[in-house]
Order: sequence, then structure tokens, then C-alpha cells
Amino acid sequence: MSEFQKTSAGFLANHMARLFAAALAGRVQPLGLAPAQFMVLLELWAEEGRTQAELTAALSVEQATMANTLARMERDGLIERRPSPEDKRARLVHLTPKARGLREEAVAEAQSVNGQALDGFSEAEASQFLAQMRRVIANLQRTRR
Amino acid sequence: MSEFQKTSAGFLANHMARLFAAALAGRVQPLGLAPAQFMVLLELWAEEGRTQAELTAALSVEQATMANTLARMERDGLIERRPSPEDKRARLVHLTPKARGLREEAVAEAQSVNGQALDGFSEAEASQFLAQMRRVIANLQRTRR
DNA sequence: TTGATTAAGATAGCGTGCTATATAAATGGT
DNA sequence: ACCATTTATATAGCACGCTATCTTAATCAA
Repeated sequence: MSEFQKTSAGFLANHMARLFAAALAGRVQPLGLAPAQFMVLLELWAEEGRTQAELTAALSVEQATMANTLARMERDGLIERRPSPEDKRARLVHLTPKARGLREEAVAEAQSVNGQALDGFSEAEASQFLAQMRRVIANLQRTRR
Repeated sequence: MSEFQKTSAGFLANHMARLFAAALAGRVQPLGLAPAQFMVLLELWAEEGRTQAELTAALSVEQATMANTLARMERDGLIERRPSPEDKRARLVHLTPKARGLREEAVAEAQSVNGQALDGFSEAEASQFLAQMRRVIANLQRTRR
């Protein structure tokens, strides 16, 4: 790692996020899941029948990103979209039985990745690290909006 | 942010990295640069005439990723590739005058993003945060290899 | 020297992110 | 009731990451 890289928060954040994504991908691929699909499932396991707009807000991605992820999930038999009775534009996203059955195992894999990443961190260090990432997120959001 | 999101290192890392990328993109787009191109330029500003393999290793990305990024940089008039005198397979990557001229301004923008991200962090907090990211990177690399 | 292996790069195909734009339905003001 | 605006979703097109595979050149071993 060059000196710039070691001292650039942005470079380190990018590298770290790629390693997280690769680790998670390796864990959930055997279950037939991709990382972004897992994130959507987490939301739907908490509550089904949500609109694309709600999922978009929950995961802080753009609408078009969510539209494409949901299309892949439908293709892969993870979700079904049913017309909303209240709004003819909206489609409510529901899980398939297949997706419901993946919950335990997938969540365990994700927790294992997080645990592995923070290996050697004390409780205090870990919670401080998470708090600092939230702080950086808030800082970067503030300047943009 | 859901409870899961607030306490998932992987989720936060992904979100933070996307915000960094967006912030950097906004800063260097006026210079005609994309984020990954900027990272390659940082390497070439330090030393020109490197092979694709060397750049691949320096930035910790896959060879195919670097090949595509270099193709876009060549298309955009940022680099030239000259045949290596020693190895007929390799092409040495050189900067165009245009790319050489962007150095000061682009580096300043990147530093500004990093500064913004760590706004409100003390020196000690900032360097500890960077160290923790490096630790997480090492942890995630260890498990994979 | 020849033949197998390794190394450098290019290319195809895909996931996930983005912006910009299009369409259709809902809503609000007149 | 009507028109303009807003909202929900879809689509196109691009950047950038990955794996897998191909070609060509270099290297190593027999």
C-alpha cells in the first residue's frame, strides 16, 4: 500500500467495501443470492408487501438501481410483484417461499462476515468503529445535499 | 437506518464507499475524470511507464478491471501505451500532457473530499479510523487467501 | 531444441451502482 | 372538469468491479 493509500479514507473505504462484497458474495452465492439481493431480502424478511419506492429509501440506493435489482430477483424466483390495490402504478413486493426459507442461513453467513472483519476488535473498538463510519456517512451526506 | 444497518460493518462500509465515490466523482468530473481513472493517474503521476500488471497490483483490482479502465483512459486521451522493449506482450503506460496537467487540481479535490469526510474528527480519531480500516482490510484478506 | 507451463493482456458476460429520460397514474389548483 | 405537477416504475446507457476464457509471448525442463 502506498503512502497515499494508507492515509486516504476514500481509498481505504473503497477497498474495504470491495472486500466485504467479495466475502459476502462467496458466502451467499451457494444459496443462490447476490449481495444486493441479500440486502433487499433483509428488508423484506422484516416486512413484506412493500413498494419499490419504500425499498429504495430503506437501502439508500437510487430508484433505477432498485428496479434492476428487483428485476433480477424476480427472474431468480426470489420475489413476486403484485399490483397494489390502492395505487395502480405501484407493485407490492412479496417473497417467494424459496426466499423465505433462506433467512436463517443467509443472516448467519452475513454475521459471520461481519465477525470476521472485526476479528481482534474489542467490543469498544468495534462499536466505536461503526460509530465513526456513521459519522463519515453523515458528513458526506451533508455536503452533497 | 435500521438497527441491522447501524450495526453491520459491511452495510456501513458499502454505503460509505458509495458516498465517497459520488463525492469524488462530483469533484473530478469537471476535470474530465472518473474515480477509477483518478486512482490510476495517482499511480502514474508517481511513476510513468508501468505495465498493466504493475498497476493492477498497485491498486488491488483484477487484471480485467484494470484493462477496461486503461481502455477508457486511452479513449479519453489520458494515457498512451507504448510497446515494452523488453517484453513483446507488455505495453508500458504513459501519461499524455493533458493528464500531467491535471495533477495539482485533482489531488486537491481528492484531499478535500477526504477532509470533508473526516470533518469533526480529531487528528487522533482520524488516524485511528484509518488504522481500523486497514485492520479490517487485513482481516478480510486473510480469510480469503 | 522442443514441449509444457507461466505470464501479459484482451474480451465476453454479468452484478450493482449512477444519471437521464419515458410512461402512466395520482393529485392539486383553478 | 381540466391541466399541470408530482409520484411510481421502467428503460437506456455508462462506470467499474468480478470471473472465466482466449491469444500470444516468455520461460523452464527434459
